[in-house]
Amino acid sequence: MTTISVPVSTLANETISKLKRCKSMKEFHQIHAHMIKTNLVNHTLTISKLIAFCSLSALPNSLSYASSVFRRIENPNYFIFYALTKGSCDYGDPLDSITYYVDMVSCLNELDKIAFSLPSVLKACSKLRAFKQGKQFFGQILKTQFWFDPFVSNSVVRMFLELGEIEFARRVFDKMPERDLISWNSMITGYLRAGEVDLASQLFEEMPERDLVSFNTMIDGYGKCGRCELAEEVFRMMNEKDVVSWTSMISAYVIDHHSSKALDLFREMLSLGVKPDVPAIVSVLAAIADLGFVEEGKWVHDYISSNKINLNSGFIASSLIEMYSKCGYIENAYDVFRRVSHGQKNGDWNSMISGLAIHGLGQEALEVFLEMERMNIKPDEITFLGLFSAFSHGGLVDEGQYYFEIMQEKYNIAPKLQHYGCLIDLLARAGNLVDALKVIQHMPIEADVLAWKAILSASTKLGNVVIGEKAALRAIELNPNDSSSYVMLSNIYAKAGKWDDVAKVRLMMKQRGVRKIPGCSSIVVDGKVHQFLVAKETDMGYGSNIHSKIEELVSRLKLEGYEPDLSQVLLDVEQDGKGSLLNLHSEKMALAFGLINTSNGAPIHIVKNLRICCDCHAFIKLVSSVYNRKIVVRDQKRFHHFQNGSCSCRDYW
DNA sequence: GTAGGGTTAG
Repeated sequence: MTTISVPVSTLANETISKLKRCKSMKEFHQIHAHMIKTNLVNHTLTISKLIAFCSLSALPNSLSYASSVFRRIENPNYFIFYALTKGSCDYGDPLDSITYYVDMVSCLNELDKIAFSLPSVLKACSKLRAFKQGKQFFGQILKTQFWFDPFVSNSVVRMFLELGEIEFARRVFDKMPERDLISWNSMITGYLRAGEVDLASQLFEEMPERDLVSFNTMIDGYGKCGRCELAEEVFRMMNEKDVVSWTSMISAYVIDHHSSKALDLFREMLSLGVKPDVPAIVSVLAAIADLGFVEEGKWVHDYISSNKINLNSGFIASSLIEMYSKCGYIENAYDVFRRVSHGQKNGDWNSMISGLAIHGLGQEALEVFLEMERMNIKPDEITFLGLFSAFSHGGLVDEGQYYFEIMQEKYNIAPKLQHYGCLIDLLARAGNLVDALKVIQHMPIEADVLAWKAILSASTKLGNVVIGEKAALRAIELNPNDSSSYVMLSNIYAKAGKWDDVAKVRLMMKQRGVRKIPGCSSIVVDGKVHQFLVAKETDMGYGSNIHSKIEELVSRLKLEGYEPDLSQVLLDVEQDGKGSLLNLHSEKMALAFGLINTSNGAPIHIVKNLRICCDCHAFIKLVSSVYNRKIVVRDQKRFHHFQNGSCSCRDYW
């Protein structure tokens, strides 16, 4: 086959513009067939465009199709090589990318044209984690004029950064003939991703000029390193901000557990007329989900619809599903899910499964997973984390063990620490502490704090002092600053009446300066958020009517058989004192406030930062029947839907 | 052809 040179005909132009609009492989095939029929396959420009658009289309099988067309060409030009090099790097096998490049170098000698492919080749090296190969390319580049091309030298720096070779990258950076904004910004990003906050700040100070990207990089990087206060500092000093600056700051707040600040900032952004785009919406939805403010969530959902933002764009659907689930509105989550579930994004499925999990709907989560299998959507490691969490909260032990096997055998996903954590949690929560401990002994990775805390938490519930003590000491050893391990240990001792040991734990906490995280519950009434801190009812300005309401509830419930569960009190105080401390649990205060300030029969939604305690759980169950209210409580881990005297968790949590 | 923001997780 020879390539003939014909003037660009109308036919060629038409074909090229059709190629530009191509959205499926079927269309590519049709165009190609038409090109064969009209002999356009021998028209250099058109055939190059076919290969280029096909290589860079990201459609399934498009790359192999492009390469089969490529193999029938006698003298491919640099443009075809470029497209295949970039396409293989971005959407295919990065190794192919390097092969195409080497192939090109051996048959072409237009150096300036070859340079265009180098950024992709270097990126391919970082994707392949090929440090040695990368260094070889770097060595070759140094000997040529490529080194003076900023696109190439910047890509070299980026490659070493992505390979985790930060110091090497810095040496290259220092050696570069010329550093532009992109070089500085890349180097700073590299430092921040490696957690090198000081080195990043130093470069940020040193750089000769800064642009918006420089500032935004600092905000995002500081935020991700957990340095929210530094991010705030940079954000406030900017004269000009774009939507990325706002989004980075909002995310920094979310990471730092300051979701209400994140929401406030989003409102401020809107009031200044900055239009939120998809990432901005996704980040604020995470904040709203965390706060459990469904009204704001619905507002954002309306915003998405009225601004014609497609549910399929980015992580929009998955964030909405998560938001509705975490706000307790699982039906709304389902509605969003049903509208996108025909799509192939496993993130949407994962969010739905995890959403069902926190509602204790294990069977339903399994059904979603099975549907996913029927639709041939590949589950990933997060799918299984959600699924195991669903089994764990739903008490589906056999299913959990079965799918733990399936995950490895059928899906080839090697269990990670988190998966083992789930399995341990599943067994322990179901009362099988022995098998849970066996998993810890036999797993190939060292168990972490969370694994031991799962054992500890289950032991607390079961009242197993021996295993609980062992787990607590291990958990404390692994993270001495986590107050919850001490608190659970103390609760085990208290339940067993071992008040001396309770005192020892308290002393240990005091000596190490570990403070118990105060319980905090919030409730939204008439669009206003009301927060209650444990034992601080008067400080919040709610006065004594909350307290008298709780007393009224207690005496009413005692008639129904309510007995305060005094083992839930950390302090060893007089019996009467203990009773009143129980009454000051934040969820009881929020509940009392809700009963006073909402109309008869209206549902009550409460969000708590820690896990709900046994006493409050029993208490709220009774309130739901005596006062005929639907009460929804989201604790640190899951939802409890109380109605007619029982809870959706079936007392299993 | 090179630099900045978003999710699902025991």
